Amino acid sequence: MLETNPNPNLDEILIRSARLMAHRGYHGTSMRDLAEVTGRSLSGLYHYFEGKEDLLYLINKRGFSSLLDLAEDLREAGFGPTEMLKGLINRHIGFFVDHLDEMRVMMFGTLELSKDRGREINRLKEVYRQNVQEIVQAYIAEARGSGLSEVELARKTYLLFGMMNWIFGWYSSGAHGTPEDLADDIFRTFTEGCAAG
Amino acid sequence: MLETNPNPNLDEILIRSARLMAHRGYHGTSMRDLAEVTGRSLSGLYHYFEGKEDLLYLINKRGFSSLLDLAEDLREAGFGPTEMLKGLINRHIGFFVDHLDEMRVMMFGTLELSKDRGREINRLKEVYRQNVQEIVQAYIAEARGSGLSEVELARKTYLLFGMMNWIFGWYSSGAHGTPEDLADDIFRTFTEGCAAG
DNA sequence: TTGAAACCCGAACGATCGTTCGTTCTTTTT
DNA sequence: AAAAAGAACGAACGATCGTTCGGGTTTCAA
Repeated sequence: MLETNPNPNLDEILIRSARLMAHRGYHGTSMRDLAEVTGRSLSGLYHYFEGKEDLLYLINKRGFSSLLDLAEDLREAGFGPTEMLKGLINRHIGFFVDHLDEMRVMMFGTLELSKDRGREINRLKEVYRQNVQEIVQAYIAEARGSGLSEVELARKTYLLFGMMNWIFGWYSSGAHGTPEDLADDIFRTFTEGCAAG
Repeated sequence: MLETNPNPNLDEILIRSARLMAHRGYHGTSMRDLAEVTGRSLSGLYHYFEGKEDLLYLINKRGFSSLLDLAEDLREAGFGPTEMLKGLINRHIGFFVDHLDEMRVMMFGTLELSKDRGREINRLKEVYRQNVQEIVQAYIAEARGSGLSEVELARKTYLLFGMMNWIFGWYSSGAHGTPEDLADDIFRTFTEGCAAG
């Protein structure tokens, strides 16, 4: 987070709201539901944001900003391509597992946001994606000696995102190993294929 | 499809409804919206299903049944593990691209369905997943000579699903190659890693 | 030509939606 | 102690929701 935490109450409201929205969707979750689950009255909620859309915006912005910070911290560490890719997958999966509900909300899409806010969130997403893409590019360039075309590189990056983000639908740490196991599996599968090891 | 097409009108209603629901979500799409987009009156819609939830159920059931048919047809073809895996990815991606909107609706989850219907759809999903898992297992067994543990195998299968299903969020045939290119890329990445070729 | 079935409609129902209003209680600042 | 700001509330607003009802067409086999 860039700014110092301005309001611990708002933090908890966002987390509890995301938990509900993750399972019922944005339109499927009413302000009355959110009031109940946050232990406040319906009208009392409006002290913290201007409206329901505001809440979705805040969840998205905080989530993607955190992911972006994680990625930029990592790049400053100055690892080599392999360690960089491995570290990125680890951090992405770690954050994902720690914030499963917010992540779920973030993948439902930003289509319910206003035009301006939708654009702002999409910009964050795109910056993060480019960060990851450059790490993938560096890894591939080292591993095979030559780079990939723009189209192929973008596609490979999206495939990596697919493996990482799809876990929202199936992963439970009890049945599918620790987050570290999972991150390692994704790294090995992405770099060497499913029969590696 | 198992039964012969019973109603071409219903087919078109489902397709148009899925197109709308794919972009606004289930709760975000009203019966009035659906009436307008299908060129019918609000009450006229109820001639084709008992209620809104019915519509979501039908979209899910038809979609997963078709996918399942595709997989079972393939298995009857009696290919070897490699051709089987390649064929499965190709069919899955092909169907996905041809029915992008319905697929989007199907991934929003079955949580808005009644308990019984949710279970029925989840059963279809699980059967399909097991079909794919057995194909993955056969491929890995051949490629590395030994099998994988249950946990590892399930994880690998989910990673493959991740690469295939995540395309709902980014793929456009104009910017990212043909569906065949995409399917081939997924096959190669899953079997040999991102630096293959 | 009659009758049943399939198809379609306008109008309205009660319920719930997001939001606003005026007010009260509590905490912080002066 | 007085004033200002923060936090919370019940009650109500107009709008929209999914669904139902009673009645219309159209289609086509008997």
